[in-house]
Formats: sequence, C-alpha cells, structure tokens
Amino acid sequence: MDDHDGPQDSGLLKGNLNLRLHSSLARELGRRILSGEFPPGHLFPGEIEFSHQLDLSRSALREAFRILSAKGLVESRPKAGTRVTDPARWSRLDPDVLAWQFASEPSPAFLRDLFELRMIVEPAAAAAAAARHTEEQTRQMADALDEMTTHGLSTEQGRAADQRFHSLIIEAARNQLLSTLSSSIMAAVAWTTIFKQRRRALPRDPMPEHRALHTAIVAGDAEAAREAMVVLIDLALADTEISMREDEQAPA
Amino acid sequence: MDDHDGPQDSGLLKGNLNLRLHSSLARELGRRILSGEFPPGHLFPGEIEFSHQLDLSRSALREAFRILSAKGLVESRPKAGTRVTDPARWSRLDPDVLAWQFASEPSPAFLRDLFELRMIVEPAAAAAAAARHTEEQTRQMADALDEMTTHGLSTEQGRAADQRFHSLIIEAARNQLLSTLSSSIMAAVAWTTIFKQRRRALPRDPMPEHRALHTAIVAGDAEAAREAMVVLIDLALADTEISMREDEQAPA
DNA sequence: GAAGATATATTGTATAACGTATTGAGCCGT
DNA sequence: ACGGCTCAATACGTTATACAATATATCTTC
Repeated sequence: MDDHDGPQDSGLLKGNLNLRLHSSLARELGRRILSGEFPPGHLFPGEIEFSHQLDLSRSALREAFRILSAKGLVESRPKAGTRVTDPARWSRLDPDVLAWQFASEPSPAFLRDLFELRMIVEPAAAAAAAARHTEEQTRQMADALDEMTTHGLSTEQGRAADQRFHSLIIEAARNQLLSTLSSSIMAAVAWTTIFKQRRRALPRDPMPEHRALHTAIVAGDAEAAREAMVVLIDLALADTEISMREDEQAPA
Repeated sequence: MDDHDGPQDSGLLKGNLNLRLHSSLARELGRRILSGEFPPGHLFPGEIEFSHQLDLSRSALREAFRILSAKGLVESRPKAGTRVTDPARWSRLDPDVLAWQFASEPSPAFLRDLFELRMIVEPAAAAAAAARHTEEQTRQMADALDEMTTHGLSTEQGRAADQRFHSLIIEAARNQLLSTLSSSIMAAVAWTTIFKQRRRALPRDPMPEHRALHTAIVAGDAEAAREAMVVLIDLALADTEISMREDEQAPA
C-alpha cells in the first residue's frame, strides 16, 4: 500500500478553493462520501493519524468532522472512531450536501427523485402563492419576467432573474418550512441547469409558460397556478431527459 | 453590564444532558437563536471572551459554532466575529433544528406551516407508495397496524408502531429525497404529539382510517391512498387545533 | 463457559501560541 | 472638505501538546 514515512495527502488533497481549511476538507470528504468512495460503515483512521496523513492539524480535522456530523454523514464515538453513517440519516436536502452531490455528476436516479419532489412541492407552492401573494410581490415577479425576456436564459443575468422569479413565488406562499425546502430544491435545480447547458443551449424558450404562471398567480387562481407550474416542470424535465440521452450517446 | 471578574455562565449554562460538550452547547445556543433570544444579526462575543464566560475551552466553543454554521444558523468571518444569520438561510427542516424549535413551545404559525407541508408531501408519498410498494413492505405495514391496535396510541409501543407504519410508507415511495424530507417531518410531528398528549388522551381512535390507507396501498390505488392520507392528516390537524384551543383557555 | 474487572485505544476537552485576513481609523493628497 | 490610500489592531483560523473520559476488547476468575 502506501509508504507511510511522511506527511502525504494519500489522494485526499483538499481542493482549496478560497475556503477555510475545515470547510474545504468537509467539502472534500463529503463529496467522497456521497460519491460512494467512502461507503456507509466506512471507518476513518484515528484523528491523530488521519490529520498527519492529510498534513493538517487535528483541530481542523475535528471541525470538518463536526460539520459532516451536523449533516448526518458521519458519526463519532469515543474508542469506536468516526465512521460513515447509514444513508437514511443523511440530510440530502441540505444545500451543502446537494452541492457535494453535484460535485460529481449526479446519477439518473437522483435526478428522477429530484424532479418527482419538484412536481410535488412546487405546484403546491404556486397554488399557495396565488392565494396569499401581495401586489408588491406580483409586481416584482413581473419585473423578473421582463428581465428574463430581455436577457434570455442563456445569460447569467437571465438565469438570475429566473431564480428570482421562483424565489418570489416561494416567498409569496408564506410558509417558512416550504421556503427552506424550496430554496434547497432550487439550488439543486441550478446545478442541473449547469449540467444541462454544458453542451448546447436550451431547446426552446419557456417564457410563455412563465407568463401563464404569473397571470394565474395575479388572478389568485390557485388551480391554474398549480397546473401552470406542472407544465413548467414538465418542460424542464423534458430538457433534462434530452440532455441525459445525449450524455449516453456521447459520453465524455 | 456584567461584572467580568471571573468565569460565569451569564445565564448560558449548558443544559448538559448526557451529551458531549460541543453538542449540548450547540443545542443550547441553537435553542436560543430559534426562540428569538439571539435575534438575526446578533453578534456573539469574541471566542476567547465567550469561552471564558461559558467556562469552557475555545475548542469546544468553536466546534459548537461549526455545528450551528453547518445548519446555517450562524456565520463566522475573520475580524467581523460570529453572528446570527438571516432566518431565510436556516435549515429549518434539519432534525436538530426542529428539535431545538420544539425545546421551546412552538408557535401556532409554525404548526400551521408544518401541517400545510404535511398536506403537500405525505399524500403524494402515499400515492407513490401505492404504485411502487413490495409485498414485503405491505406485510410489515399490516404488522405495524396490528401492533397499533393491540397497544393503542396512548402507549409508547403503540406510537412506535405508528411511526413504523408511516416510515414504511415513505420507504415504499422509493425516493431518497422524499425519505429525507418525510423523516424530518415525522420527527416534528412526533414532537407535536408530545405537546398534544400533555393534557389528555387522544379524542378518538384513528385506526379505521389507518386501515383504509393500508388497503388502498395494497390495492395499488394511488388516488385512494392519497385521499386516505389527507383524511389522516385532517384528523391529526383537528386534534392539534383542539389541543391548542385548550392551551389558550388554560395557559400554563 | 459466563460474568465481571481491567487494560487500552480513541475521541473529547483544555490551553497556549502564532498566522492571517478583514476592518476601520488615520493620514495624505487633491 | 472630501476621497482614496496606508497601516495597524482585532478577531477568527490554524497548529501543537497534554490530559481526561469513555467505550471496546481482553483477560481473569468463579
């Protein structure tokens, strides 16, 4: 195996991208846990030995473990050591965990689960927004849609306006738990968009459907808003499926 | 202000209940953040001074801050210090955060949000379970229902069987993101149950509705399963509302 | 062979020192 | 008087070391 005669990364070089040491280490370990490189039940080396392998202090390692533990990915017990927990206990909807998931290319099964959850949550949020929105919120939604139209979804600015539009819908639903959930989902969707647009531009312009959703919310028509959101997600799903089929045909 | 002539808890004695020091400290700070005692934007004392006030080491304090930071409750920056973040960034669906929320009595608004979320997620999960369940899963559901009938919901064993029944439904839905979300929701529901049963027993036996849900799932009837779950949640909501009205009439 | 005491390895906690980045005040120039 | 720049103080970030607590494993004893 490894010759253990000095500090070595042993393949675990922390991808230090302007982050704090414990954060980037947590990110790297989290990524490897989610990718399956460290499977559930995997036992890490002792803190002292592991910190020497990674060439950092035990404190930094412990703080990284605390972060991962807070997200349910690992569990530390005296004498027993620190090991990867059962996936059922992972906080898969945590923003960081989602980001780590997308650090490696996500599996088709994960994307299926993600779109199924979107189809459950977002139409309901749209319906609630139709019932509870304020005039100020619908006005800002209109502004966001205008900006989307102006810049298009192929630009960074256009995508930001898209995100703002959906954020406003969530906010208008007036449910803090729903907001937390939706912001996590939207973060994940943003990641899929990055993957989706890797090779080509969007196949078609989804602006008419966005306008329809906005109209339904302004009118206070909960059912129409629900259905309009279903249509939007169906469009996104179709795009993603096309993109994935292209991945199969032309991998790497 | 405080006279700062020695180690003092300054009101922040860590409720040390068989937990590690950093965990119980994170719990205590998290509870106070969620209760509003430390409002968004609140700046904590410097780590050295704060650790002296709390009469513990800086390491333990920092690890507690890392836990809270991982759940989005606080943010640390060099020179600027550690402060409570904006509530929009809190991981309100995190199991620990939910538990901290219920450490103080939850607000009616929170319960409203919780039941609204249940009404969105759980019927959809029941429908998915009807479509995707295995025979083994429905058999175990039947076992759980039998145990509920035997022991009743007033016993610890009966409530455990109830939880197992709902867990099996989630598992049968075969969606990892949905599982994560549902387990968080169920944890929150378990807390409300504790509050609910503080004063009196359940008003009536929900077993027939549980059986109806089980029958629908076994039959693979997604729509019937969805509707049966809606009925179950409506029952729970009615119970909780009754309990809360009693709280208003006889506070404390 | 089972049950209890002991040994030991590993995490948990404490302390101290130094590095580093950010902030904000002060200075200088325009 | 105002704006931009320099610089130092401050708080987090990181490292190192020592010791305490604890759970597991081993060994002993009945």
